Amino acid sequence: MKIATWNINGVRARIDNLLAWLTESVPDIVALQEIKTLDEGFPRLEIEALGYHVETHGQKGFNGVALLSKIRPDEISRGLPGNGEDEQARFIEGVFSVDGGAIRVCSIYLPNGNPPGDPVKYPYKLAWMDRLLAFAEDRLALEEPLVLAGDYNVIPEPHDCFDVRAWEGDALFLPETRQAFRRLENLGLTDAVRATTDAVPLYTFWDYQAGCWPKNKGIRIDHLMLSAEASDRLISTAVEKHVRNWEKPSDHVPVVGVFDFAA
DNA sequence: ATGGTTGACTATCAA
Repeated sequence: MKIATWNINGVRARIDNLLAWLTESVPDIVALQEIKTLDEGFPRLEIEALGYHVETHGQKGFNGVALLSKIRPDEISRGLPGNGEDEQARFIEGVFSVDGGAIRVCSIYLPNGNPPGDPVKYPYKLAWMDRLLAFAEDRLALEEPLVLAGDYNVIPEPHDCFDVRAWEGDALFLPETRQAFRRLENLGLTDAVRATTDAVPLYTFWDYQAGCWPKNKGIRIDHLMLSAEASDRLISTAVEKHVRNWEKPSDHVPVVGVFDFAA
């Protein structure tokens, strides 16, 4: 079973790329971020035509997440628990039947948090990470396969960015950000890509500006975080870097985990 | 060489 995360940066602008990638890679479950559309604007018919179920949690203009799956989800819930006032669509959770059990997959679009001096944005990011920590703690207690898949907007380690000096004051790399990410790992979540490779550099995002892609000035911020029950079944991972060379690409590329679950 | 794009939406904002 192949489970992927991809920040699509506007699903309507990217539908041709998305259909091409689904056809090529044939993932079983895909967590999308930044769909940048309301649910009713999501191009679901084209995706359903490839045999996927589509569950969205959209928002006008910004944010928005979705789960695409070859198998029908048994349960779906929208929104990260912990703050009923939060209007931003950044989280959707699905439960799927596999091997006679359940696997839980969440699509996460963690707040960017820049600029860190802003009175609202960085505190919102840290508060969101606290809520994610509480959520993860709750779900880990179920002792089930769990995949928290998404754009974390966190550079975990110095070697996960091109130049530490360029990122040291950024909300994606500040010590508090990395500490919060480490707290998540310390609950018992495994970074799937790092569990399967030591390769550096290994990036998942390259800014559109200043020729970052041709110069390979990227960062690794898209992650598959696994419970022990999921990590035990992990076979391999892949960062589908070639997709960044396609016409009209997203600034992120898909990150894929292959598991020995049967659908 | 001091670097500047993209998507959603229509004047900027977010990334």
